[in-house]
Amino acid sequence: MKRPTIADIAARAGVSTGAVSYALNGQPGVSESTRRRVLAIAEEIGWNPNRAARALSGAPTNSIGLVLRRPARVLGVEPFFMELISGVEAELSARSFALTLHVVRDPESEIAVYRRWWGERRVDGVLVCDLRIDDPRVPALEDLGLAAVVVGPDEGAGTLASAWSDDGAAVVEAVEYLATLGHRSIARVGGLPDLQHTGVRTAAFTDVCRRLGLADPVTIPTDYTGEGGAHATRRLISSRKRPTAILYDNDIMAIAGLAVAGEMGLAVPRDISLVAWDDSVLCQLVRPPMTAMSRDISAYGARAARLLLDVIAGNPVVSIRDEPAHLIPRGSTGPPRPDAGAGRG
Amino acid sequence: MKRPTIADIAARAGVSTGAVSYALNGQPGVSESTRRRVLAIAEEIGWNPNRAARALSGAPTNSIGLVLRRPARVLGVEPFFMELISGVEAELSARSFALTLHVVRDPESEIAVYRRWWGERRVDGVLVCDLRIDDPRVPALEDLGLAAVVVGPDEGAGTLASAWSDDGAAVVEAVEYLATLGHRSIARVGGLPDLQHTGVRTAAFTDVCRRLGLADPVTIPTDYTGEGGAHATRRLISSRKRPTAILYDNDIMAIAGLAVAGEMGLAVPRDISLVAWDDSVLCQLVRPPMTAMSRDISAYGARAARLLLDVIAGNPVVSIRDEPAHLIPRGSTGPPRPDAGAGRG
DNA sequence: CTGAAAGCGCTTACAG
DNA sequence: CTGAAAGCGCTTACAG
Repeated sequence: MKRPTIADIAARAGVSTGAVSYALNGQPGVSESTRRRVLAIAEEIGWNPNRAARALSGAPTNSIGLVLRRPARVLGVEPFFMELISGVEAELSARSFALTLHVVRDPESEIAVYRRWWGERRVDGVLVCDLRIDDPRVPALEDLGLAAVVVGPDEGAGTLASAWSDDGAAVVEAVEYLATLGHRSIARVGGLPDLQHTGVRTAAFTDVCRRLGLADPVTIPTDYTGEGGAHATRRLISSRKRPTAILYDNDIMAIAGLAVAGEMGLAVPRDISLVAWDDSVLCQLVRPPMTAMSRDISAYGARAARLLLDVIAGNPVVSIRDEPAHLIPRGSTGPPRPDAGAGRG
Repeated sequence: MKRPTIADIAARAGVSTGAVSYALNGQPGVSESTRRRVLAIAEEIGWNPNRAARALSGAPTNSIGLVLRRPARVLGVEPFFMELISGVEAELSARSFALTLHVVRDPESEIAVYRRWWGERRVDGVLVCDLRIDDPRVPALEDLGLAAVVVGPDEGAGTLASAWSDDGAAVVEAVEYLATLGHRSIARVGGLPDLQHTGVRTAAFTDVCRRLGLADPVTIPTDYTGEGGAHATRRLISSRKRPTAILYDNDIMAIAGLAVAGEMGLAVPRDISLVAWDDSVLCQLVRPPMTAMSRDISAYGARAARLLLDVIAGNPVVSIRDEPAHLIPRGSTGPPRPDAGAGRG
C-alpha cells in the first residue's frame, strides 16, 4: 500500500497543502466547510501524519523513552517493571504517545542512549528509574535539556521532576506494626545499596528502630534476586542474634526467605515473621500468604508519565509525592514466641 | 544544547553537505582523507543523525514495534513478556534498533495501532504475540505490507514469518514422564483457549493421552491468572475422577495450584503431582520446588528479533523452529499413591 | 572525487 | 479565508 499524504488530500479537496495542514491541526486559517471536507477525505483515504515529516518541522515525536539497567533475569522475574510499564502505557496510549524501551548493561551506556535519543530527536522526554547516589545521569540530562522525570524519591534528582511515594513512612509503618506484635529484634534484607530509594528506606529503618528502642537495626544489602534474598535470610537465621522478624525490600526475596526458613526448620510466623515489599499476586500464592507492603505500582507509572507529559509541554516542574505503600497483614507475621531468637536463649 | 547537523560538519570541513553524507554513510564519492576528516569532526561535535530527516528520505526508522494485549495485572505477574522483551532487546541494542511498546485492550485497537504505526512510518516492522485462531491481525498486516514476525507457532501465521518451539513435543515429554511414574489420570490447566499455541498444546495433550491409553484427557481453560489456576485446580481436585497429576500452562497457575492442593489437604507430590510450564525462579522458591517445562524465553525473543530484522532487510521469509521446552524434574512430581485418585477409590 | 540541487511530507510565517 | 513558498536535516541522482 502507498501511504497517502496531505498532497493527496489537497488534490482531492482542491485546496493547497497548507490549507490541509491548518484544517487537520485545528488551526485557524480555513473555513469550517473546507475543514470538514478535508477531515472527511483524510478519514476516507486513511491518512496518518508522517511522524518524520512532522518531527522535521519541529513537532514533538510523541514518544517517551525508558532505559532499564537491571540484568535480564531480574527484569523477567520482578513484577515491578512490567507493572510500572503497564501504568505508563495506560497514560500514554490515551494521548497516542509511544513508549520506547531500551535495556542496557552499564550506566555509561545509559547516558549514551540518552545522548543518542536526544541527538536523533527520537523521544520527547525520558523516565529515569533506579536513581543512584550521585547519579551521573542527572547532570547529563540537565546538560542536554532533555525533558525527564525521575521515578523515585526526589533526593538526588537535582532540577529534574520526580514522582514517588514516601518509602520512609512505609518502613516506619512496617516496623511499628512488628514492634506492636512484640518483636524487639527486626532485621531487613535490603535492595541494591547504591540506589537512592534503598538509602531512604535504610535511613528510615535505622531511625525507627532506634526510636522504638529495638535491637541494633541490621540491614543486609542484596541484588534483589531470589538467591540474594535466600542467602541473606540464611545468614540472619544462623546468626547469634537471630531476629524474630525480617523485612524484605521486594517480594521475590521474601518468598525465597520463606522457603529458607522452612528448610532451616523454622515455622512462619511462629518462629519468625516475614514481611514482603511490593504485593504482587505471588504473595497470596505461597503458604502462609505473605504480609506485604502494598502499593499501586501501575498508578505510580501513570502518575510519572503524566508528569513527564507536563514537563514536555513546558509546564513548571513540580515533584509529586504519591501515597506511601501500606501494610497488608497476612499469615506470615504474628507475635514472636516468648523464647524466640537465639539472642535471648 | 543545540543539535549539530551535517551542515555544521560541512562548514567545518569545508565540503558540501552531500560529501559529508557520503562520508558518514560509508558511501563511495569522497576521498579517504575527506572521510576521515568528516568522521573526526562528527565525533568531536557529538553529531547524531536526525532520525526524522533520515526517515523522510526513505531510510528505515531503525525501530520495531510490539503490541501487547493482556490485562495489565497479568502482564505484571507473568515473567514471560519481560523475559521475551529482554531477549528482543539484547538483539536490538546490538544493532542500535529501538523497541516501541504498546499495551492495548482489544484486538481492534491492536490493528489500529499497526495501521497508525505504518502510516506514521514509526516502525520498520512488528513482533506479533499471542496469535489467535483466525487472527484478524494476520491479513491486516499482510495487506499493509508491514514487516512482521509471529512469536508463536506458524499455524495460522499465513505468509508471515514465525519463530517458536514445538510445544506439542514438549507436552508429549511431560505426559510421558508422568505416565512413566505411573500416572494414569492426568489433567491439564490450559491457557487462554483461543490462542494458537494453546490449541497446539491441547491437541498434543489429547493425542498423547489417547496413545498411552490414559484416562480421558481433560483440559480446563483459564485466563492464565493465579485465580484462574486456583479455581481450575479446585474443580479438578473435587471432581469425582480426581487426577493424580496436573499439567499447567504457566508457572503462576501451577504455584496457585500448589497452594490450593495444600488447602484441600493434599500432599504434593504424594497425593497429587504438579508440573509447571515455564520455569521462572518462582518454581524454585516454593516448597516443594516445582517440576517445570523449562525453556529459554529470552532466547526465543532474540531469535524472533533477528528474524524480524532479516525480514525488514528484505531477506526471504523463513520460519524458525526453536528447541522445545524440556522437563526439569523437581519435588512437585512423584509416583502416585496406589490408592490415589477419587476415580479409583 | 566533489558540488549544487531536488526531494522526502509536513508546518508556518508571509502575502494576498 | 486562502495560496505560494521557505524550511526542517537528511539522501541521492545528476552534472561537472
